[in-house]
Amino acid sequence: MSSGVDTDAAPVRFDAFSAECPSRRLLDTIGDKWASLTIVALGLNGRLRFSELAARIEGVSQKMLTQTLRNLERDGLLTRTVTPSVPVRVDYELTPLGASLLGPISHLKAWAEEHMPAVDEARAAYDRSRS
Amino acid sequence: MSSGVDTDAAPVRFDAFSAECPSRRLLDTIGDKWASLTIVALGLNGRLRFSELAARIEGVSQKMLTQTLRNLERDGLLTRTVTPSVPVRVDYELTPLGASLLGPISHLKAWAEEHMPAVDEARAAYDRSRS
DNA sequence: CAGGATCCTCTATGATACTG
DNA sequence: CAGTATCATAGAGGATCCTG
Repeated sequence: MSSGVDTDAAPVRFDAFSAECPSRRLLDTIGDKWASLTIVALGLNGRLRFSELAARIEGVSQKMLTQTLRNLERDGLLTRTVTPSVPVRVDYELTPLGASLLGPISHLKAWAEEHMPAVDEARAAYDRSRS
Repeated sequence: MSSGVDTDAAPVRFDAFSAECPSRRLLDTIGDKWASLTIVALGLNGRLRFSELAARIEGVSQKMLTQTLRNLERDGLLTRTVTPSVPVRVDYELTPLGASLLGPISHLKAWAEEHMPAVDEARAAYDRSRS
């Protein structure tokens, strides 16, 4: 907020603590409950219709799916293609930019699969300790 | 939940779409507004007191910081050390498990620094297009 | 200093109903 | 089918006051 110097110069005084920081904003995006799932779904399938996405991402409401898709489209992470057939048909597909996110996401996935059991143990131990 | 087969065998029917999926739960953790900042702060400084964390993570309320720290402690990502001096002193430090998260996070950071400008452009273009 | 307890206010999100 | 619009609500999160 104070300055626009966000380049990445400061080594210790990390400015990720500002909401302007790109890292922060990325977390705001993929940290979203449905966004990452949508990206992964499209990453696995290549191209899906609205209803197909709704079916795969179980639990998502139509409103949230629409909103999530709009946001991702706005961010240039996916494209929305409307086919004006009788019942309208809309397809969603990752852009190269969106697909490039699959890398970092897979790192998270790898960490999760490797370490979440430890987290679960820690959590159980913690809860146990305070009865 | 059904099985532990999450390895990455299933190509289409990914079970990350269940809230039980470790990937989902990890995102719930680090996607949290303050958790990732806290982890990064401790990653950079090694060990910080409550007040030091509060100072670095600008904008965080005392309530949220406390809550975030408790959650991370419960998950085994950091340790809380109380020194019963006159005014109590409490230090927080990443556990090896918590420190191992710095890797995946740095990948996100790298992606963000490299691609967020493109996202900003896309966003601007999108907003421009719909006046 | 650290943090517990409260109160209060938005915001995110779900449910529902309607439409091109 | 793929949304948009509206209503309602739980809960996140901030502000404030209090204490070991």
